Amino acid sequence: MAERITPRSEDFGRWYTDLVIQGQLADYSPVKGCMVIRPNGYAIWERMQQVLDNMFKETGHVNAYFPLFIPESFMKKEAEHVEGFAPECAIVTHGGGEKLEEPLYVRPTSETIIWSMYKKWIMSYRDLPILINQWANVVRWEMRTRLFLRTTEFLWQEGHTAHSTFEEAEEETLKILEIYRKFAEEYMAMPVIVGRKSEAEKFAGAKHTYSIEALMQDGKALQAGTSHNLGQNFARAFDVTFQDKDGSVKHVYATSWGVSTRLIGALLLTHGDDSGVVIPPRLAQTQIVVIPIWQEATRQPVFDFTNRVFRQLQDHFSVKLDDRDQYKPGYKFTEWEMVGVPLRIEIGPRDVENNQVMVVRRDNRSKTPVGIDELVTRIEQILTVMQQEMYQRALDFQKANTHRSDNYQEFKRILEEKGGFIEAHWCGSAECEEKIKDETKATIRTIPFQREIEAGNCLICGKDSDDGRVIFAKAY
RNA sequence: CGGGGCGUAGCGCAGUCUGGUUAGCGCGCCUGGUUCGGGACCAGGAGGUCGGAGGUUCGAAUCCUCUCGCCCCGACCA
Repeated sequence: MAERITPRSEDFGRWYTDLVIQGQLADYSPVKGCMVIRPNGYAIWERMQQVLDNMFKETGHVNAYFPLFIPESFMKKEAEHVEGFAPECAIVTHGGGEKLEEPLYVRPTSETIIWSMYKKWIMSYRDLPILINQWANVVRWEMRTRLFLRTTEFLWQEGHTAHSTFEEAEEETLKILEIYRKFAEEYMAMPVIVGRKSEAEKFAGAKHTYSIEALMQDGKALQAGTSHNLGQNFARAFDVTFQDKDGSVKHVYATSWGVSTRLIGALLLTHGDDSGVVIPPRLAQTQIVVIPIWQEATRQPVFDFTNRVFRQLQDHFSVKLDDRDQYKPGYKFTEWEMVGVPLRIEIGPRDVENNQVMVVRRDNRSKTPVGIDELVTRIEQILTVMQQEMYQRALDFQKANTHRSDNYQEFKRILEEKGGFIEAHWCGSAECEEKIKDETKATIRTIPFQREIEAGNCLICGKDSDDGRVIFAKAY
């Protein structure tokens, strides 16, 4: 550690890479496009898993595991699907020293293998719904990769559910979307726009794709989670039918949904600063680091006091004690700031005298002396306020960087000069969407659920757009 | 795949143009001591066949040819 982080103002891309490398969240691997997730980064993922997994289970989902390898023929069953993924798949052609009869795809996602199994498991409406999630790795052979944001192999969860009606599938899709929103906003302290994807942006093979979209500090949008209503497309491809109450045989309705280690990237790009990573309290695996400060003469009293405080904290928070002898306090401050631990507690001789500790917030560096009598309640308070303020700050940023435009020239200028979200009218045609993408690189990030009904004219063709505005942005 | 940058100690780099002692510097690491409220200091020490292969030469990190890999920026994508 101990290297300098490039300031955001100097080079945003470098800053991001520095953050990940210096904060020891991840490291480059010997395999191009892949990364090693180091303990600091994996701790964030573990917390994400923990929180989301609980939310999934609370809503009736169960975990399972499906194989990494998918027969080539499976991939080809769903036409749109294979079209969407074929170019970015890794394919195993040899095994056991021999050429395989049928090549095996390394899963880019598991719809096909899962639906081949669901075919075996589903006979009657009584077998439905199936609400399965899996935590797994997937591989997509991307042209260009970036730590956490886009790597060849990444970790994610993919939920795959089966239902007897379209409405139920739609309900499931939206239920999950709400879980994602809640997780992003309440745990990651990252405000998101919830909405539906345009036809061009939706998942290959889906009826509807919904997503949560977040705005990063550099004004680019990032898709943080997606939930798809797949309709009967996969059931038809894999011939998955069930007999309904009335005796009729129908194809099953499906959903799939996922978030990935990309969320870690989103977290960094939302809250990180020039000193390093900032992790919101509710997501931090280590919430507090205690740093004793002593001189030779004060060593014993400081350590006694520190140990007492530390034990008390341990019962209520996840806390680490940094009593390493070989580093000075300032060095430790810098190091822990790089890693993003939400609170630092400094304990020096003066604090011992006053029977207090110094609590320092990572996000704004504010220092609060806290008497040890009220230690736990005050720290709980500080953590709660910090969580709220981090969210509010991010929300203020999002609002300040959301612009409206009814004029294409102006739209381009905003994109060029400021970036951010742009709310604009769109007629709904793929042509106009495509034109904007080609000319500006901005895409329709989402058609928000929450939008004013407002008549307007398409930015490109001028045709009526009566439902309201959609959100454009350049995206990660 | 196009454009740019780069491979020399664990990390960051200098040396390469103009070939010539034992390949340097900073950080980190090890040992000992003094330190400790925002990246401590002193002393001593370990560590590199210069990405790889071939060639030119009395002599190559340095020149030539080939090759491998990485990072950044663009086209594709979560």
